[in-house]
Amino acid sequence: MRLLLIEDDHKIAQFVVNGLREAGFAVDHAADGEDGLHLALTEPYDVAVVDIMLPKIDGLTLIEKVRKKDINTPVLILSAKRTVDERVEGLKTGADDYLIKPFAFSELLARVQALLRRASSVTAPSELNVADLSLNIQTRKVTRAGTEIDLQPLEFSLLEYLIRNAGRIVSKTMIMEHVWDYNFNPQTNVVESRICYLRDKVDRDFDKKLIHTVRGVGYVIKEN
Amino acid sequence: MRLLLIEDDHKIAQFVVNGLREAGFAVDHAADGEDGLHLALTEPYDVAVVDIMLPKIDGLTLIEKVRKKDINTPVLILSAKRTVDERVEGLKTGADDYLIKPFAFSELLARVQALLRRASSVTAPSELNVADLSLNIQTRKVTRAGTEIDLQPLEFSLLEYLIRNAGRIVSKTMIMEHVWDYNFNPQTNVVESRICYLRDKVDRDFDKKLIHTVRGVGYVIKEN
DNA sequence: TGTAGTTCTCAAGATGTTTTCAACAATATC
DNA sequence: GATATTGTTGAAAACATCTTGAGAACTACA
Repeated sequence: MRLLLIEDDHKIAQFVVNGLREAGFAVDHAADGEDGLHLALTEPYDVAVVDIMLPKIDGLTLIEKVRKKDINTPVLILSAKRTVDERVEGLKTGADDYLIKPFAFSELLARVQALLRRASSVTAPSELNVADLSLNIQTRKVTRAGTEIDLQPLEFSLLEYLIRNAGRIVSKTMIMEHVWDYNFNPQTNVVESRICYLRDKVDRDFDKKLIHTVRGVGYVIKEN
Repeated sequence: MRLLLIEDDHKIAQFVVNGLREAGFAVDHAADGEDGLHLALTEPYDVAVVDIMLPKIDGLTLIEKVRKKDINTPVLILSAKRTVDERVEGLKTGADDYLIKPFAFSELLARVQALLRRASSVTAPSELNVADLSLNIQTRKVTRAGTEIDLQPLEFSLLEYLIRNAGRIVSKTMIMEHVWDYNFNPQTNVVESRICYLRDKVDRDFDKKLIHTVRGVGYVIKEN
């Protein structure tokens, strides 16, 4: 499997290249957008991992240019920013998944493998479902029992994380890490608070509640 | 699963303790090398997470001392430095894995779980049984003769401890120590009280009682 | 750079759940 | 039957989570 990594931070690049090689990938590495674009256009890759903040050509522009040439290599975006908008922007531009720094290498590997699996099967499922609730990653539309639900960006991320782990309990620490991108624990109740707003929109008007609290641990989304 | 964290940075410690507890570990925390060493030598842990830079006794020395006493608890080292030397040094000294700060919590969790998996060559069963009573550690579901039983957190811990020692008599002091994490004897009847509630849910509606009192000593769970 | 509008965080009180406590009852043992 | 130990229970305390308004931070647009 050939993989292209475009990342300017030397340390991160080395760490990722090493890990991916150990995992059996043939990895090419470019340290700026220009080199990266060149490689992406001339070499055939099975998957690409692209940082957004890059010298010369930024990641999003790069992806746009690649897609314009009808190259559909799955792209995983790396981003240092906590803004949810950037993720959205990335997906709109043609990326297939995103990961926020700092990330666990195991997470990166898992996502890369997921992209490959997805690419090999014909259709990319951009819709996630639990019961009558459905969430479309591309269009960012969320519906429950057919009616559209309007979510804030953070609420969308939170719901997405819950649904990706539907049936599994996700701890508040994990939520913090994945949705807020914090790697420390703020002494505040942001998670509870946002869960509350999310429930308002997702569960309030429905008999069957989907978001369940697991005391002392976190939350689950599931049908019953 | 009992885990020992030795880390002096208060924020990191709190964050890690929190996350690990949510993930189901019984976590003890020491803020310096002296306390940490004492705990490591006197309590039985399934895994330890040790910072290298520590007040009083540094992490590497600590690990060395622990290994000299023939304690083979798997150890994951935390370090702020990126030097390869330190890593090598750590692994030579007897550590089993290495993680550099800042780290993502999920990475820490993944590594701790990997160490545990590696250590217990036989995979730990997530379901414990006594007669027709079964307890699933992962999902925290308890059933008796097929019907689900809803337990409070403490009741769950208590039952888990009893079942792990099924057939053996466990004293009230032992229960206090393992379920309540007290290492002194409070002049109250918390144990009796909670056993009572537990019996209510586990034994009341069934002919065959599983929880038996051993006068003057403690309790056993067994089939007859 | 300013402004309006939106979204997010924070904190404090309300609500709900779990645990402890303690008084009394029941039971085993000698 | 006396005594010590354990069982039972309601009430209080401790704790976790929910809810919400106020204000901070951010965004878009001029």
